[in-house]
Order: sequence, then C-alpha cells, then structure tokens
Amino acid sequence: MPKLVDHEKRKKQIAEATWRVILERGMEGATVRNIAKEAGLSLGALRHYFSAQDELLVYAMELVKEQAEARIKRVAAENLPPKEMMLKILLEIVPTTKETMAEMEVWFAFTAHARHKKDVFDASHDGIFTAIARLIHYLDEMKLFKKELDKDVETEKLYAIIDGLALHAMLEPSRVDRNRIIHILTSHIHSICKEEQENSGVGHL
Amino acid sequence: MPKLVDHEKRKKQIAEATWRVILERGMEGATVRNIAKEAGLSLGALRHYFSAQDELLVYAMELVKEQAEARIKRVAAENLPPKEMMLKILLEIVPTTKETMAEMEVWFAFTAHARHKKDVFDASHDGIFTAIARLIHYLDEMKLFKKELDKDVETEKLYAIIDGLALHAMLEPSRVDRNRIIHILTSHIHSICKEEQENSGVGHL
DNA sequence: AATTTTATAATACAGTTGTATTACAAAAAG
DNA sequence: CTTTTTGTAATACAACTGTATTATAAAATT
Repeated sequence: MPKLVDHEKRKKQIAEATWRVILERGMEGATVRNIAKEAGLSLGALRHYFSAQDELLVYAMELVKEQAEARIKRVAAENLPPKEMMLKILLEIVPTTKETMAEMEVWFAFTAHARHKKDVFDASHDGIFTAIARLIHYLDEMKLFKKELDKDVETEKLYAIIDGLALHAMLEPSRVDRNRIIHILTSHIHSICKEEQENSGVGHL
Repeated sequence: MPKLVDHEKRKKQIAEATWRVILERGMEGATVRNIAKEAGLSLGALRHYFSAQDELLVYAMELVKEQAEARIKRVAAENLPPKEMMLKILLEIVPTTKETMAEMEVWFAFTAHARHKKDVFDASHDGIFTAIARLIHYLDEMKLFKKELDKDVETEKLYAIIDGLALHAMLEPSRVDRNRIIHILTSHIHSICKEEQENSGVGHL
C-alpha cells in the first residue's frame, strides 16, 4: 500500500499505539522503536508522520484530552436531571471502566513526564476545573445548591475529590472500585444539594 | 578522606542528591551519572554504596516516605485540640512549603515510574489512608464528628480531598496556594464536625 | 613495617536511545 | 512510457545508558 494514506488516520493509529506502549511499559518504554513496532511500522515510516519524538508525544497527549472532552460533552448534551447529569459526567472523569482507566494511566504518565519538559509540553490545564465550576454553577441556577455553602470552596473541594478519587482508583483499583466511587460521589452530590421531596420514581440519587 | 565513612549518612546524602536530580530533571534525568555528579562522587564511588540503580531508587523513595511519616508523627504528638491537630497534620501532607512541595514532586515522579516496575517497587500504600481513617475515628471518639455522617464515606472523601489538593497544589501552585489550601481544609473539617459553642479564644477554626 | 581492608576513580563494554541518511518500490502525473 | 511524488525500510551515527573491571591510595590491622 504505497501512496494513498490518510495522514490524520495514520497519526491517530500511531497515537493509539503510543498509548498502548505507555500502558504496558510506562513512559520509559515509550521509545520511537517500541512505538513503531507496536504500530507495525518501521522507524522510517513512523518518522514520516512525526519528525520528532516530542511531536508524537504531544499529539498523543492532546488526543487523550480531546477524547475525554468529547465523551463529557456527549453526556452533557443528554439533557438529564441536574444531579443525575452531574454524577454521570463525574463518572466520565474518574476511571471506572477499562477505557477510562487506561486514559488515567496514560494521563498520569504523561503529566509526570511533561513536568520536566515545560518547553515542549503544556499539561496542567486539562479543563476539568472549569467543567466542575460550571456544574456547580448549574446546580445553583437550578436552585438545588445549598444556599449556606460557598460556591468557590465547593468547586475546589469537588475538583479535589474528583482527581483524588481518580488517583486512588488508579493506584488501588480493588479498594476504590466502581461501586465505591458511585457511592462516594452520590453521597457528595447529595450533601451539597438541598433536600427535596421525592417526586419521580426514576433514580435513587 | 579514605576509610572512615558513615555508610548510612552517605547513603542519605546520595538519596538527597537523587531527589534534587529528580526535582530538576525528572525521572528521565535520574541516571547514575547525573546522581553521582550531583552527589559529588564518581561512578565507582556511588556504586560502592548502591550496587544497582533500582536499589538506589528504592532507598531514595523509602526515605521520602519515612521523612513525611516522621513529620506527621511529630505533629500528632503535639497534643493539640482535635480540630487544630487535624488541620496541622493535613497541612503536612498537602504541599504548602518548598520542602513538602519538593516531596510531592518526587513522590509523583517516583509513583509514575514505579507503576511499570512492580517487581522492584512497592508504591501505592503510603499509609495516608490509614492515617486519615484514624483522624476521623479520633474525631468521632472526641464526640466532634457529626452523627448523621458515614465515617467510611467521609474517610474516603477526605482522603480524596487531600491527595486531590496535593496534586493541584503541585500542578497549579499559584492558584492553589497555602492560604487557599488552609481555607478549603478548615472549611471541610468544620463541615464534618458538630457545631460547637465557642469556649476558648484561641483559634478561629 | 607489611598486609589487608575500604573508598575512590578511571576506563571499558555492550546495549539502547533519538535522529539522519540512503535506498527502493509503488502509485500518480506528465 | 517516463518522471515525479510518496510511503516504507534498512542502515548508520553519535550520544547516553547501567554495569563491570581494573587501578590506586589512604587508613586500619596485624
């Protein structure tokens, strides 16, 4: 297959191969040779799409971010009741499935790596803080947010809970499993919302 | 200076040099040569104290852990009022000073690295969960813990808040600064404790 | 004083790294 | 059919990696 290649598609395939390598062997194993092998390409072929390693890593990292953002936007567009929507969005961030687990692992490895390559990478701003601030704001607009609480403090707290839980789900997946995460998050959402009369028999949120 | 060397002291010095290298250049820069240079030793000299690189890394990692544990135990022994003690201990975990900031950075790099070297490293269990569980339990024993709350849930939540805040303090130090951390933690401790009559003019916790 | 032990240093070695160069074949363009 | 472009592959190279070996000198031991 020599001349007609969809460059964007190929680059995504290579990025996905990069994720797989990082998942299995960490950032240390994310060498151009290992990635090329995982993608089923030669060194020269790989270099035809990414002329430098950092370029590839930046691309692979941004793709993780875009992927997660897309998933979250999809859920946000579902038009669920506020509290259910909130839980569902948060469950797209905290890893509870193989897919999001892998995402977290790759994000973690990338972030640690990128810390000392500031000239090349951006990192730090993954947009989750903004997303959570918006969720809290939305809750407040819907008159569900407890009026005695501070929005700013609760945003920072929820942000910390989300990333803390995500970290712990990654490091201790057997203790911090999906059910436990749902339980904690449900409980927390409940704790920042006004108590309401049950008027629909749908959820047990 | 040829024959009398305190081995333990030298090993600690090398471990500290390792931390400095990791701080400045990340895990990628933590080569035996860089560490030897930072410690002011030759390759051969370094190898006289650590016969393999992994041995050195394990030692340096455990020393970080021990150092943090010692700091926390020191605070725990201070015999402060429960809520003040809690805050002070939590502030030894969440990085708010140069020292604890560096500790967090090194822990982060180590943990990401160790994930894919399970045969050599342990990681994961840093004892913070247990410490927090004990703090919550102590609060309950002192009749300060709100009876309508679930101890297990609040332990997991506080644990997530601590590590989440720690992560954010490292990644966004200007936004998540010391004052903000104190504010968030104070507010949280307050939220899980019964409301009390002020009977001492000491603190504003 | 002679010998052993200990600390350090210099050098060597095989393997891996990112990147560059070169060669070659398949398809498109003329 | 020839020429150019594009994708792939093989190979080369200098730098760096962890570890091993060897040499040397200073102190302790005898």
